This record gives sequence, C-alpha cells and structure tokens, in this order.
Amino acid sequence: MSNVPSPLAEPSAPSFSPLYQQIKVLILRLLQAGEWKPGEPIPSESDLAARFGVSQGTMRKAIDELAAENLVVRRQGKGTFVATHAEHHMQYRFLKLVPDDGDVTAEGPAVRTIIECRRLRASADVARALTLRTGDTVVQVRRVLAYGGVPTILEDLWLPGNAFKGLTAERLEEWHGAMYALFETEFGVRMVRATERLRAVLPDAQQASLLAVDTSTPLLSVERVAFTYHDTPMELRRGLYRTDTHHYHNELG
Amino acid sequence: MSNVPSPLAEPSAPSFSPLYQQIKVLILRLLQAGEWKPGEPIPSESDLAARFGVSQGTMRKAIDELAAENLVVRRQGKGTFVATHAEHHMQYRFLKLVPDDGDVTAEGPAVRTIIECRRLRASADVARALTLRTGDTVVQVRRVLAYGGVPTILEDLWLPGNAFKGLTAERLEEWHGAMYALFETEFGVRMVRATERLRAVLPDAQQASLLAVDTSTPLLSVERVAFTYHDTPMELRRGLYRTDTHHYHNELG
DNA sequence: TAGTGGTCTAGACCACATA
DNA sequence: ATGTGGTCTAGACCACTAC
Repeated sequence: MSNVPSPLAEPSAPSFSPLYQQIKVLILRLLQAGEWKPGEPIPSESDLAARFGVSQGTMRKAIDELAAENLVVRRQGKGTFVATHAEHHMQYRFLKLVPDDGDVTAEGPAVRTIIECRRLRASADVARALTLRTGDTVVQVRRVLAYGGVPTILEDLWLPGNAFKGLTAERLEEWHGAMYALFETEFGVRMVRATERLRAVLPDAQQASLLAVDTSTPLLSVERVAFTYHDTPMELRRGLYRTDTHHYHNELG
Repeated sequence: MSNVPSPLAEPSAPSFSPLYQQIKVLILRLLQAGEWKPGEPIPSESDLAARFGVSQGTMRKAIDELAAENLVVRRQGKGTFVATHAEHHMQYRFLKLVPDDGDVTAEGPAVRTIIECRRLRASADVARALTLRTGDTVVQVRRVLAYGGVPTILEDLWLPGNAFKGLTAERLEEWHGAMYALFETEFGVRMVRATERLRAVLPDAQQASLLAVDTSTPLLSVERVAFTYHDTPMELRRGLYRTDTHHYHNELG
C-alpha cells in the first residue's frame, strides 16, 4: 500500500502530517465529542485500525501519543480507557502541594469548606484568562482545604458560566471527590492540562483570617489555568498555599 | 529469531525485562562511562542494532526512551546526539523563573556575581541530600543572579567535593554559560533530572541585603536536588527568588 | 480459551541534511 | 548520491486479564 495520502486526507487541502498524527486528531475529536465517556474503554487497537484503514502499528503510535498526554490509559490485557480524574491515583494530579514528611502517595485534603459559589460578570483579567469577553457570566467559587484540621489552601476559581450552568454551593458540598471529577461527570468538561504561575506573597486580612495565619506570614500564590481538549481554557484558579508544613513538589525532566 | 533470551542476558541472573529496556540500560552505561561525550553523535540506529544483535525497530524503541528522558537528542537527517546543557535552548532548562511580561523564550540571567566558593565539611542535611556522610568534603557556592540590573536570585549550592576538585570562584567567574554546562565540560558530571521543593519564606537580614529587598518581602524558596545518571544526586541547591517582576512557571500534564 | 495490549522483527519508502 | 532518522506495514509471538 502506498502511504500518506490515506483514506482520510481531504481532497484538496494538503495535509503534510504523518498518518498517525492525523489519526490522533480524529480520535481526539471523538473523545471531545463524547463518543466514549471518561472511564470507558475505547475500541481495541485492531478495531480502530480497521475502522480507519491503517495498520495496527500506526494505530498504536497514535494511541501511544494520546496515552503520553494522559488522555487515555492503557491497561495490558484489558484495553485502553478514556482517562478520568475520578480514578484514585488521578484524583489530585494537578495538586502539587505535599506534606513535608514525605508520603508522596498521600491522600488529598481531608476537609473542604465551600465559602461561596456565585455567578457574576467576568472582570477583565478573568475574561482574558478564559478567552471570554469582559462582563460575560462566570461562576466563582471560593473554598478552603484543610489537612488534619489545619486550613492550608485558600482558593478562588472561575469557570465559564455557559458550560457550568447549575453549579451551586450545595452541589459542591454534596460531592465527595476531586472537583475535576465532578466537572467531568456533571458538566462533561475534562481538564487535560494546566499551567501555573507561582509567587511568594503576603495575604490580606481576609485571606489571613481564612487560613488562620497573620498577615506577615508569607504564602505561596499559585495561579492556574486549566485547559480541556484543543487547548481551550476552562478554569482560572488562584490559590494561596501555606507552606509551613507542606511544600510544592516539582519534578524537572 | 527467537526473542527475549537475546545475546546480552547474563548467564544465570534472570532478566525478565523487554529486550529494548535491557538495551537501553546498556546504552545508559556507555553514556555514563563517557563512551560518547555530550554534544557528540552516537552511532546510527542500524549500527547500534547490529552491534547489539537486535532489530532496528527494537534499537529505535530503546533510543526513543532515552530521548524522552532528555538523555539524547534526535535530529532527523543528522543523527542522535548526547544531550548537553551547553546547547542554547537547553542552557537553563532547570530554571523555571521567567519574567512576568511573557517571553517564555527569554534568555538566562544577564549578570552573575559569585559571592563565595569554598570547600568545607558537609552538614547533616547537606550530606543526606547528596548521600554523603556528615563531615565529608563538599564545595559550597553562593551567587546572585540579576536581570536588567536587578538582583533577583540568591542561591547557595553544594557539590560533592570528590567530583568537583578544582572548582574555584575564579573558574566560575571566567565561565560564560550555564553552570551545568561547566559541570559537564570541566568535571564530566551531567545533570539529567532534578526535583524541587517550593515554599514562601521571609529572608533574613543578609539574604534581604543581597537581594536588595527588606526582610518583610516574601520570597520564593526553591530547594533543588539535581541527579546525574542512575539517580545519583550530585547537587543540592537552595535558591531564593524574588517574585515581584518574575514568576515560577510550571506546566502540569 | 479468547481477547487485549506489549514486544520483536524485516523490509519498504519518505524527509531531511550533507557532501 | 549517500546516510540519517521518521513513517508505515504485515505478521509473529508474549504477557496479562477475564470468562
């Protein structure tokens, strides 16, 4: 078989990218469209290869890349599954704050207190981060996370109002699990990637009070933008972390 | 050809790992032994495949993993090269502090001032981080990095005395390039991976003075352990970053 | 036993770099 | 023109999981 033209190239538009990458994009679209839900298996490599008219090796390379980006999870003997934040070891994969006493496999925060959850109009900077227009509706949530009774994280987060209709404080309080798991289960929004900007700051009086520290205690400021498929930003989150008993852990490759 | 037993399994020790991983380990040893120097090309895939008695596809998979770990760099049409910190875009790959005004492709710090460089006996915590014994000789370096005339980073670093004989303040001052590039060129020590612990702290009087801030300015504390091949720790570095005009940038996959 | 992903091979051709 | 890595294929067998 000759190769690149392939059964899926558009008639006129030149495609100039390897077959497996074209396939990968097609699968990405299916994932985004909800063809398979988080946690569910996708068809086997040979099924997909047949469906797209490529060899199993090519299909494998496409899926390998999706697995490398944490979009799917391969399990030998069982199949390939759509990744989900609901799985145990994925629960807090974006949370890099860990207790100083080792325990990298630690659990997430024990107590979560919702301070507020309301719909409002996006300020300029929130709108910019979410690629909305200033004044568009967003949902703002403020909460405190505590470890062993000690309030440790204060975070504010903003979500596009359209995608998160019906998100309320009650809904958040009932939910026992990671917030990102709630987002994918209840709102069909899967966060696949994020960027963070870290700074050292001093809290204002209200922030200090919520974290039970004084205003001269330096805190780690973590501003995160989380993205769903195709690099679409779906959450802006501003966290203040106490780093007296915990630290932010990072691996440099 | 039958497969796993392979031409390289030891006679009695069971090996139970895929051929390509065994090959990978062998190549790793050659890299560590200095068979090919940083920046130099390693033999072509087909040469290596012949040398180890495996197919080119298996060789490719072994090299793919080494490339994924930044130990080698593939360049189409040219060959595969031993990774080096000396290359332009690798100069500061462990430095995540970037100016607030975008410019992710920014240069490294413009001015570096060596405050001190001396040999001394390792304290308990330094020894632990470097897997030495308390009292073993280490080299300590303290320096300040400035961006646009503004002192922004104060860092102390400790290196095993044995591996870094002859490292002096003069040597560091003459060197125009990343410190890790000096380490590999002059001392044959290649840092391939690192972990960092971040905290928000207040500086003491001396630290504040060196960074031209007052002692109530919160700073980002970054404690890094850098590893060479086979997860051997070779550097402990404690940095204090000013985050008024810069921030620590992190990507979460 | 059957189905899945994981490994390994052998060979063809493409894209890129260099001489 | 030659040599490199990059892509694609086809087919074999292994390891794990489930029934």
